[in-house]
Amino acid sequence: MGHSKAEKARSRERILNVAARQVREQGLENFSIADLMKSAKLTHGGFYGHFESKEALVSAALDRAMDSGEASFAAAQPAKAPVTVKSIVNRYLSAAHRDNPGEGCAIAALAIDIGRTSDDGARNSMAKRVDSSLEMMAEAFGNGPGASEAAIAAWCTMVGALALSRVCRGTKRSDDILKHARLSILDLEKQLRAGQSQQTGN
Amino acid sequence: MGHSKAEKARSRERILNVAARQVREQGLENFSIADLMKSAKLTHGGFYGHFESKEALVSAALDRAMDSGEASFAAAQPAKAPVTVKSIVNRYLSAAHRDNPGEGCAIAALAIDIGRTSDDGARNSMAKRVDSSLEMMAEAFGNGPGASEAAIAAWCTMVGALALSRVCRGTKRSDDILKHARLSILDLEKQLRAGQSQQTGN
DNA sequence: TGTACATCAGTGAACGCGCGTTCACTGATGTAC
DNA sequence: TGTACATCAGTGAACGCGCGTTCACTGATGTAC
Repeated sequence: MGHSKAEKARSRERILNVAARQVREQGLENFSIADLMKSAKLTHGGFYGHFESKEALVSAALDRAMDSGEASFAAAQPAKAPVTVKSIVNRYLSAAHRDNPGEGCAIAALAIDIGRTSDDGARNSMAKRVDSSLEMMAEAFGNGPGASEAAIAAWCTMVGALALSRVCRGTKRSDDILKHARLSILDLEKQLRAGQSQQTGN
Repeated sequence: MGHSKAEKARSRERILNVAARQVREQGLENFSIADLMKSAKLTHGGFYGHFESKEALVSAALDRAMDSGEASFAAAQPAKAPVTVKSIVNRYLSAAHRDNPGEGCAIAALAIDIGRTSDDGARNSMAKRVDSSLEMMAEAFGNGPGASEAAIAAWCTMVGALALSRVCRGTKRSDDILKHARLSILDLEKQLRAGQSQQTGN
């Protein structure tokens, strides 16, 4: 087997990526080092050459999961198309996202876990992502008056819809939840833009 | 110490109630039998006189948590006042609810955990509660055309808002999330009723 | 170019702790007479 | 009413397993000469 520094870095990446998937699929701590390392094609003893402790890994995996979720969300956006509210809700509130939490949004996958943790670092870390997600959403809403408030409502709806549709997975209700959450957010946008053009006299 | 049957039943209730609080505060399995029993003023060995296994307890505790959450939600509603959308969002999206998950809605506290469990029983159990919650919400929306769709959107917003406000707890953003989720749902109701009266010509 | 050596990523046995579970025992309650 | 006995909720020591963590060792890489 190879033992160069570059290969060590690649091993670390494998471990992190597997862990980022695990935490989204199973929750923050519900996996064992042995299983994790096996999934990364290594044995459990090697773990401590890469991370100081399971706790340290979980922390790093959470960040990686949030990066990864944003990346795969961005990747699903067609190259040149503008980022609209519609394009966001269609990707976020899709059956594919519901059915693949391991590659999806880490906030949707872990918000409740993070909400109850006493680990301030982890919570602040996700809180920052919530902030930046809200900014992105407000931008999609046009950044005009009421856009940031609409962004908050829309983002709450999206996170709740994904959580509830996963609870109901396999039922018609699950699809209904995604559908009506989508429609509701599009409606919200329509109301917002109608209110704005009324205000400015357009 | 007393050893009558009535006292055994009371012990069981204490264990269940403590567990129902624990699961909402710490997650479905993140507590030990020893701690649980200590909180219920008993020693760990006695546990198996009441429940067959930790798994069986967790299942019962989930049901109890859902009952308890609904009960304390109902208790916060003034006796004779009508259950309106406004009264619902004010209670559900309150700082008190955000800050006391142990006594609050079990769906808001555990939706993501349940969404990823492979325990079909638990998932179906919560899915049923989602259904009945949606019915209650649709009723508050007047049960007219569009009410059940609005109920879905509102319920997603509420669950997401509580989750995100807990992630941001301690920050201004946390209060903002609750506030704008409330306003958004009230707006949704306004739009719904406006649409309905337009349709019926009132 | 070939040989000897140092480095170090990864291995896998072993350790120790926490925790779910079991079980022999205790002592209070309530019943029989 | 008082005494002897059966019942059984609860106790706490002990067991065993899983899992996080440690560590002596392996063997491949890359460097020195």
